[in-house]
Amino acid sequence: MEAAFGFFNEIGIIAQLSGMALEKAMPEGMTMAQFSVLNHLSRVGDGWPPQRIARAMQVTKGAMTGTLKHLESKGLVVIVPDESDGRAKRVTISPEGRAMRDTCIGAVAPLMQDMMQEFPEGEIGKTVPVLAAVRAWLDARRS
Amino acid sequence: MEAAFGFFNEIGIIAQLSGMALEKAMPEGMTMAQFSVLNHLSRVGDGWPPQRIARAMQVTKGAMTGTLKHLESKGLVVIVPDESDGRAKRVTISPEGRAMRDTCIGAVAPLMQDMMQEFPEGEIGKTVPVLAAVRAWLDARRS
DNA sequence: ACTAAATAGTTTATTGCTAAACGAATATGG
DNA sequence: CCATATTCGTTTAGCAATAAACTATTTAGT
Repeated sequence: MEAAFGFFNEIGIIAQLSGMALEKAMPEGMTMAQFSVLNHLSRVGDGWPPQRIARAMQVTKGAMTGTLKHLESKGLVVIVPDESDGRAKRVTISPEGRAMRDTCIGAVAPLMQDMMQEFPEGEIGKTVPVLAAVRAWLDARRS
Repeated sequence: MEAAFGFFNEIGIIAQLSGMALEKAMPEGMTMAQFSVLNHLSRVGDGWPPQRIARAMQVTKGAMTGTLKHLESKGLVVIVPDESDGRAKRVTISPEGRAMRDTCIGAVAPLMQDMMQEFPEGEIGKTVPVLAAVRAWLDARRS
């Protein structure tokens, strides 16, 4: 039980520090929340409703409303009403959004490489499956 | 580099989910930020100035001002001016604060035990040193 | 077909975080 | 000694997150 305390403590601090380090590397005004949405739309494909993006990112729809507003005001995504469902909308990544996503990935790469140099591939890689399992457990427990 | 991406992604989500799960278990209104301060004062000893607590928690002094305000308004800490330094203050945990800290630990224990049952001691325990090393590296890099 | 329940998106209130600017008090250096 | 620099705490502005309340629309169940 002592291990679990230490585990969550380290996790919390790393999340905070890494988020700040990554945001500092990205273009002015870009945040992790915004980058995550752009990255998701770019990789998985777009035309998704906000609610579905929110579920994929594990945040509430209210939080997604705010993040999408920022992205839309910068012209990085386009949001249109869903023709077949009057309640829903559809989010599309714009060419500028795609370019911004690529810029962010390039900006963040040096940090990732520094870390990989400091911690041999195995060290970090071995923790990822455990982290994924804990994440899945917490997520399942949430309901 | 792919591993680093997955690593930070899992870390961010676990921090979010675990923070919420723990806060939900604790008494109404208590947050991780507030509990962390109570726990720190209780374990390390009190009479600390806000700035020193902020550094220990890895947050800015501005953030600590807010958290201490909440704790003070609930009577969980007492804040007095430092006699020997007109700029500084001193934070003391109250008996109610100590009781609240104990209550929180008790409230959170079942979650920790559930997790320890799900993931045999080794699984979690082995990741902690790696996480601590990453945290230390990020912290050093921050300056 | 029509009521009732579920779903989508927005808004508000509360908390937390950073960064930056500010005022007050203490250290430092000439 | 006194000007300058540093430190401490607060405040403000900006972003993010939850939870809960609200509107509008769609779906289900009689």
